[in-house]
Amino acid sequence: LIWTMRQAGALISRPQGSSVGSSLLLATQLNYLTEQNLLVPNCVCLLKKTIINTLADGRHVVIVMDLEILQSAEETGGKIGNPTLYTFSASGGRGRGFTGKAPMNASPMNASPMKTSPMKTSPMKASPMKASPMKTSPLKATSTSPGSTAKAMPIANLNPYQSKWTIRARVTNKSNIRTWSNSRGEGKLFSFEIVDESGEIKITAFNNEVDKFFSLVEQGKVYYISKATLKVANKQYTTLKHEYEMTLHANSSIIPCDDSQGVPTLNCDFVPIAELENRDKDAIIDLIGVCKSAEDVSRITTKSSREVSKRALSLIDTTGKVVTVTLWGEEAEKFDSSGQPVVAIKGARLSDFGGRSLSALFSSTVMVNPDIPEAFRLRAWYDQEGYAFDSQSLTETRSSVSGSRMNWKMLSDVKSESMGHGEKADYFSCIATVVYIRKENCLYQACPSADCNKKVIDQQNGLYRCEKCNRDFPNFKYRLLLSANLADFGDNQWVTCFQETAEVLLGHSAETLGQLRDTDEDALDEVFQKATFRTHIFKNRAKLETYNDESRVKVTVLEVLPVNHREYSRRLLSNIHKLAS
DNA sequence: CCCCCCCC
Repeated sequence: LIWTMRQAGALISRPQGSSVGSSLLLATQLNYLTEQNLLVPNCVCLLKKTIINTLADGRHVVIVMDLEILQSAEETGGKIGNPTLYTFSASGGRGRGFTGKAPMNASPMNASPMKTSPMKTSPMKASPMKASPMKTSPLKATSTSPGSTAKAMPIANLNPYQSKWTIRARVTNKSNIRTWSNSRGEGKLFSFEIVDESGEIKITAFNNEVDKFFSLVEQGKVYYISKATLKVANKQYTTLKHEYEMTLHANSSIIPCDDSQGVPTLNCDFVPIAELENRDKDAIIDLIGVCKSAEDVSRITTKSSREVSKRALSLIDTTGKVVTVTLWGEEAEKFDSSGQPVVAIKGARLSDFGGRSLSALFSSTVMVNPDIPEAFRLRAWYDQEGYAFDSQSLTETRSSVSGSRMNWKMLSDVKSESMGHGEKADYFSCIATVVYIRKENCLYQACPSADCNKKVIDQQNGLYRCEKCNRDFPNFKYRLLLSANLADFGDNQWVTCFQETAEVLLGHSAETLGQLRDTDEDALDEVFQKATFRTHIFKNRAKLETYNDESRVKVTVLEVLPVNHREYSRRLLSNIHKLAS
């Protein structure tokens, strides 16, 4: 689609005759695009890889994955006529169809050869996506009517009992050249997998055929292949479902095919991440997710004392679950996680490490930002709401277990969910404002020995007695024990802050505050004043405690953190999304 | 005719 920018940063006008619903479309990534100086009012853009999502209220959101400025604002001179709909063929498989700059002459609105009249879905005249005529079709000779092509044999139908066939298929996974040496001899080989609409099959080339075909066969390209040997596939070594596999021989033919129309890029059967919990260990899985984060690449030594690079990625999908996927070797080294790309991996092996995790195999295909609808959908989902998900990982590592997974609550939840009433304490985080801090008894004189924080008894003779240590000390240390009242919009809660959290809350060390209390009561008051009506993130523990036959939930603050407003806003937006859906 | 698929 070509859209005319009327008002960058806010709206894209809807072209007449567009089959898309309402009259105005919001482009959610518009702010991003304007930041990048990609869009200015009155420019004409070709929006590529767009996804149109329908909102609950009937409006539509256009997610723009890529775009090309056809006419700058200077070029149009701000004289934009009625927006016009251009159509492109949506075919082309992995097509990079929109690469060429669309020809635009003096007037962008009526001079393009790609233009079709609005309301008509007439065939395009000179679409850049138009299939190029086949140059070297080995099938043509067998075709009955001139200009048409005979049907290629579907991969799924290949078997060792038929030898006259030609397939048209895309290379999905090409190995490096490997050598071997064993009792039966030595040699070199490479293998690749191919796919068509019907299925997939593995092809191996040895020795002479390596020299002949290795550089010709390129990942992602489409070829006519004929005259190869079929043999029963050893299921132990292949993740493909085909009963047979192919070996190239001296007469085998591989001819590049310019027309990739209708040849799928990859036969992926993506498993939702949440679903991995129900799959068996060692299952071969196709997975797609947004790379939320990635480890740095590292070198490890295998049991067979081989050195190999590895890198673990955290992928999330719309199920809101995260799983760790490990890449190896070159794949690990060259992986770039910047921009949180969509990563699709075909044929990864499910492991039970850390619960559930995945490992790439030699036979796996890793695709970064693949040109497939699932990837666009995920991108849209992640950019709109997924990024803010309080996601949960299926892969439990030490860092994720001990790590601070936030259990966000509102203060009213403490009561309504009877937090702290269970066997174990309940841990939760909240964003709350300090509305009151009790100054009385906020400090006490504690035993000065390193690990004892017991309150000491002032002997009134210059000595302080610690009952726990059973010793008299000439000194003591001040410690804080604060009672504070926190509030959010719905409720409030008394909490206890010990030393470390109290120091963060008050902004001074216990020692300083102790000195102040003894010398400058007004200054201490001011510290309390300043700490009041401050908003923080509080990480807390709730536990039922019984004192004097009276049970009540005691909330202890474990950590006080500054509010990250960006993150907080995202979470609120995500909550709104959840409530609205 | 290969067949390595790893580490925590």
